[in-house]
Amino acid sequence: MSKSVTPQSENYNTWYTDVVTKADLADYGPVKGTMVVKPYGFAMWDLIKETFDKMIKDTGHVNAYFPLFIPKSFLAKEAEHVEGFAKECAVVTHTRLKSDGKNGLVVDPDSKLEEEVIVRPTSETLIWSMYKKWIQSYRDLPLLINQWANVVRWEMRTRLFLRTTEFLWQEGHTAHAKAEEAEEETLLILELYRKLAEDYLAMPVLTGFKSESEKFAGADKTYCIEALMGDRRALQAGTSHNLGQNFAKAFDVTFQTKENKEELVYATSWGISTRLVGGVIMTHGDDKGLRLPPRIAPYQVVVVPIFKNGESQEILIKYLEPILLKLKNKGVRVHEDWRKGSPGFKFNEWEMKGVPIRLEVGPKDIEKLQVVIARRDTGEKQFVKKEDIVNRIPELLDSIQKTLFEQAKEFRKNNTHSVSTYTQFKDVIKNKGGFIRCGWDGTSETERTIKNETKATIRVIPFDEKIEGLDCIFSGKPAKHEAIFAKAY
RNA sequence: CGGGGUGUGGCGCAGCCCGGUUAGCGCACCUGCUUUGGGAGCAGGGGGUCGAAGGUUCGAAUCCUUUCACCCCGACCA
Repeated sequence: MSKSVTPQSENYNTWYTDVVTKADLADYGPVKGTMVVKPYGFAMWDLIKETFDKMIKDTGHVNAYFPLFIPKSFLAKEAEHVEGFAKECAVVTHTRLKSDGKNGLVVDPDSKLEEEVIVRPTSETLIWSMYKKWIQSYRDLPLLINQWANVVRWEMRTRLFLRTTEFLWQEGHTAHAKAEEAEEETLLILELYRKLAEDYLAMPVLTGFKSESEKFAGADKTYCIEALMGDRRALQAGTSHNLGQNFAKAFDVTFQTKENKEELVYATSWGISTRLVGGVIMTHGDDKGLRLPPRIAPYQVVVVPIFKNGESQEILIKYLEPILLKLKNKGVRVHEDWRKGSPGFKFNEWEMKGVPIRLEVGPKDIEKLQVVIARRDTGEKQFVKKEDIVNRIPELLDSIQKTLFEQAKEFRKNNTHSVSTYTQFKDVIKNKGGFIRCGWDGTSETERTIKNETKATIRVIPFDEKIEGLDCIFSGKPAKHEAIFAKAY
């Protein structure tokens, strides 16, 4: 591992890539735009996954698995949906290869598929084709299914975690008897997303809904959580869609009511992806590397022992053993770094990997019956008496979790601007970045023009919008909404 | 798909213009000894045939032709 990362101030994008690769989170796959999630990065995803999986199970959802391949014809059944995804679908046209007679392989033309198959970019169509078979009566509703899966969207420009050709996510697909129930579900999930982001990833998010042009292809309404990254660009961190009856119509999914009437089902779908890992990196990272919120840190505490020879190592092991055992029994994720090598090197490496707490223990500490504890969030070091460690660590972890969240909130506050003229708007976008809160007349023409002229898009229309007396930043007409604009990932 | 760029041990690069010993350097890696409280030192060692194909030449990483791949910038996107 080389010594350091490019400073954020020098080149934020390079900083990001440096951190991802040097902290051992991920590597590039051989096919353009693909990503190998390495064990350390996957451990983060695993913790996010476990957390959210518990949340949805506690609210009555169950997991299932649907196939990777979807008949091409399915995609076309919902008009808006096909529009949104057709351009980025990987298509399977043949089923085998054959030798080219030299030493290569060619697609065997005899194996051409009757109906071509697409690799799922999202599973609505496949799932609704199945729901048609599974739903007959109101007794079958609601149907609350989630799947953890990979999906493929053939993007032109990719970045590790933020946008890769294949990515991991969860997609929930629910079916309801009533429109209100679907809306309730959509909002319930959005709240879980907010909780996950803020309470676990320490990533403050705005909640609200998308404009027409930004919403999911095939949805009536898209709700989202939107975060602000360290370079003052916005990141869509999770979306929850009320699909209305669009997919029920497309796949003819009806049910019989209590009154024995036939009605179309109401649907929702919602997803978060490995993109969240990128969000954590860009919310908390600094020039020393990652800073991980304890709740999703693969290692919450790393122990760096300082010793000279085999004998002093033995003494250290004996000194540490009871302490670490108690910590582990308390559920703290502890990693001991007994590798050969200088302590300085290890300090830097674990800082790069963002471990919240580092425990340094050497001969001097044994003598004084203490350890040195260093916090990754503030860099502060303190001496802690041996007998206090077991209680002190969990407190510190809580404190770090909180500090990271507070710092991120403060950053967002300092980078959220209210503007009242389009001139100011352009100035902020060009020179400052961040979120802009302002009036919008609700037309897609205004939205499009602003996007073309400034690259800023409406990230979210926040639930707490206040429109009294507000005029549209662009047209000057009375505002229909207060919108949050920003340049986005 | 349009514009720009790069391909030389695992990574980062030099060499190319002006062909000529055995293709070189830093980092990483391996072995040994000494080290270890903020990125250790010394010694020894392994690994590349220069993106690919063809051509020019006595001789090609270097010149020519073709081709492939990747990166950056733009249009699209979670």
